[in-house]
Formats: sequence, structure tokens, C-alpha cells
Amino acid sequence: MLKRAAARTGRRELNKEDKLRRIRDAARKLFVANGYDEASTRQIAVNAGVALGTLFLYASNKRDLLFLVVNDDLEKVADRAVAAARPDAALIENLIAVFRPLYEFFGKEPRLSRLTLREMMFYESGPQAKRFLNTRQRMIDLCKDLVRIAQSRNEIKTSDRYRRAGEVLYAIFQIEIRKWLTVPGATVEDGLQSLREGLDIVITGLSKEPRR
Amino acid sequence: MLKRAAARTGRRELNKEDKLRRIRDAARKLFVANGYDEASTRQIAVNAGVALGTLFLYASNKRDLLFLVVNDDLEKVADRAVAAARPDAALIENLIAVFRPLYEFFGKEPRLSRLTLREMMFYESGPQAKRFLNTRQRMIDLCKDLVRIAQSRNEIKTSDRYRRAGEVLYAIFQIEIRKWLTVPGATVEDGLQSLREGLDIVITGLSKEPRR
DNA sequence: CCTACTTAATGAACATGTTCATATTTGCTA
DNA sequence: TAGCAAATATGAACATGTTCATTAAGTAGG
Repeated sequence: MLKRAAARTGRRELNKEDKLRRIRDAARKLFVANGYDEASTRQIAVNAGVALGTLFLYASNKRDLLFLVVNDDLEKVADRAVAAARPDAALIENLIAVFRPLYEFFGKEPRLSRLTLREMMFYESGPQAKRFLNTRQRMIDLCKDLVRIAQSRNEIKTSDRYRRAGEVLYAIFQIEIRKWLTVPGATVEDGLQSLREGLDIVITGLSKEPRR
Repeated sequence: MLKRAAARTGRRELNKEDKLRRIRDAARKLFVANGYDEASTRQIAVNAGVALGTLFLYASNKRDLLFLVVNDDLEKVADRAVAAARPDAALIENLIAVFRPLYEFFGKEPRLSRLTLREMMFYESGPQAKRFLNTRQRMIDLCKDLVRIAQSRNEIKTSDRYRRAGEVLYAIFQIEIRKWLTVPGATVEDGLQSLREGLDIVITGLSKEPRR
């Protein structure tokens, strides 16, 4: 009985929530301070005040521990990205406005960001993977929506390919932000300028005559 | 004296070449048979007939060992890609012909390919990294050349942006092949079809009116 | 409060990547 | 050929991610 209530207020559940919070905080602190490889799971466990084995009850492995930390931030950043879209703005301006929060976020900890971007490349298993993939899909869908909005404003060609167009635009972003993070001193504005050029090519197209 | 000659024919150099070959063969065999994580450096050392520590005289770390194996293949594949370009073919057909060898190569060992693609994302240090980056740059340059050829044939707009256009086309390939490798049963033709759609959007463009 | 049962936590043990002091081999000179 | 110096090879030792048999804590019924 009272299983529902116990699931939220029982001592067991409270302890679990508290431990998860402590683990996440300790992991974030050490990942940011020392980088991913240099932050050992033992250090994280000590800082969180739990035993080593306990970490792996809350994250299936170290990579999952990284996404336990990053997912929270990433979801907030995606919220800001969605909020940055303006129905009346030009497609290219909307795209830049939407991607800007992501550049700002990943620019804060370039070393950790590089690792995160690498690990998320083929990240499919583990409890945190689902959350991450959801967030990414939200961003791709946002791109598709921006294309559709521009279509409905008659700014760009109407076709049933807005889905793929959104994916293509997001692909440019993925490659551009990786390129940006490998150049040491590059600012957010540098990155966005380069992104703009890439997106612009997709919007303008290469061929001389539009096909439709 | 005779340093030059010794560098190719001396017993020392011959032994080194032989060991490198044995290490590379053993690593390839075990990576393909067991996958990257499951192939231990100890196994590789035993199969190559060298001591564990010797491995790390020939590769600075396990990742470098992977690229020691992959770089050879990748350079051959890049050769085939360059050879596949036809000056008289349409841009899109040239791109597909050029990327086809890469799809065939990565499709052979999907599990290992996924790992390779992940590791190469931010791969900058280590002796093998330079070789790999050269090969990638060759592919990007090839894309730029294809764009320039199409420009000179008056197929597409002339502008000084062919450099960036080549990068954008290659970006589509990078994302598409990753997507392809995450779908279990997808054939090479499936992948190339999806790639064609993506590239086609870049060539056609989204906007209604060409800017120039 | 006690007892039986379920769930969570622990850390020693294991496997693996990497390093480094030591030993071995090779090339050269006398 | 003997001896020396430089290059190369070795594997025990270390650090770290992960597992799992054992211990502790929490929950519910009597």
C-alpha cells in the first residue's frame, strides 16, 4: 500500500534523489575542472560522498555519467533555442538566432564540449542516451519548422522536402560547430559567421536555375 | 656512414618494418573479429609476436593503433574516389560516384566503422593523425574541384565560394554516412539514395530566386 | 518493537591501457 | 673479433573503468 506516496516521500526515494544530485554535482565539478579523462570515477565518488560502486547504480558507465551532467544543461539550451525563433524573421536570421545559444553553451568549456560532441556521435544505449537523442531531435524539428515557416511566408520554394531541408541545415551546424571548437581562439561571432556562410549556401543553392 | 642505405636495408630497419607489419596485421585481424573495445592490446601483442610494451613504440596509444590499421585502407579508398570523378558528368553524379567507394568501405565493418568515425571526429595528435587528416583534406579538395569543374561547364553559379561549397557538400556526406551506419540493415544503395537527396537540396537551394 | 523480505550500498577484485626502469640487440670502430 | 654506444624490446608495475558477492538499510506485517 501507499506505494505511490512512498515513491516520492519515502526515505528510500529521498536518499536516492539526494545521492543522484550529489553524484551529478561532483561529476560536473570535476569534469569542468580537470576534463573528462583526468576526472577519475574514484575522485567523483569521493567528492559525492558515495562508494565507487554506487556511481554505477546511477550511471551505467562513465560516458553516461557525462551525459547525466550535460543533459540538464542541454535541455535548457534547447529551450532557449526554441524561444529564439521569430515567425517574421528571415530564415537565415532565425537559424543563426536559434544556434547562437548552442555556440555560447559549447564555447564555455571547449575541452569538455569536444568530448561531449565526440561521445554523442554514436550514442544510443544507456539511460541518458534517450534524453540526449530527444533533445537533438527537438533541434532538428525546430529547423524543419523554420523551413516550413519560411515556405508559408513564400520566402523559399514550397516542396514536400522541408523535412530533409531541416536535416541538411542541422548537418551544417553539426560540422561547423566541430570545426569551430578545434580552432583555439575563435569567438562565438567567428563561429556564427562561418555557420552563416555555410547555411547561406544551402539556402541560395549552387545551380543556376531553380528547378521548379 | 652509410646512414641512408642503412635506413632501408640495415637489419635494424628491416626488423622494424617487419614488426610494424606484424603489429598492423594482428591489430586489423582482432579489431575486425572482436571489435575495438573487445580487442585487448595484450591479445594484439601476443598475435603480433611482440611484448606488450613494444606496441606503444609503434603507436602512441590504442586509438593510434586503430588508425595505423585504417589509414592504409582509407588512402586506397581515397585514390579510388579521386579516380571516379568524370569531367563531363553532372555534379551530383560525380559526387555520388566519388562517395560510393567510401560507403562500400565503411559498410564492410559497420561496428568498426562507427568507432573509427567517432574517433576521427576530434583526432589531431599522434603520428597517424596527420595521415588521416591529409586523406580527409584530399576528399574535401576533391569536392571543391568537382564544384569548380561544374562551374566551368556553366552548370552552376560562378562565385568565389566554391571552397565553402565543397566543404558544405562534404559536411552532408559526413552526417549522412553516420546516419546510414546507425540503421542496421541499410544497403549501400539506401545510403547513397539518402545522400543524393541531401546533396540535391544543396545544389538546388531553398530560396525561390537565385541571388545572382 | 520484532521479524522477514526487498532494495540499495559497498569496496575488494578484475581487466585493460599505458609507462618506464631494465635487459637485449644492433652497428660501428679499433 | 672484441668492445662500446645507441637504438630497441621487454614485462612488471601502475592507474583506472567496471563488476559482483557481501553487507547494510529501509519497509511492511504481526
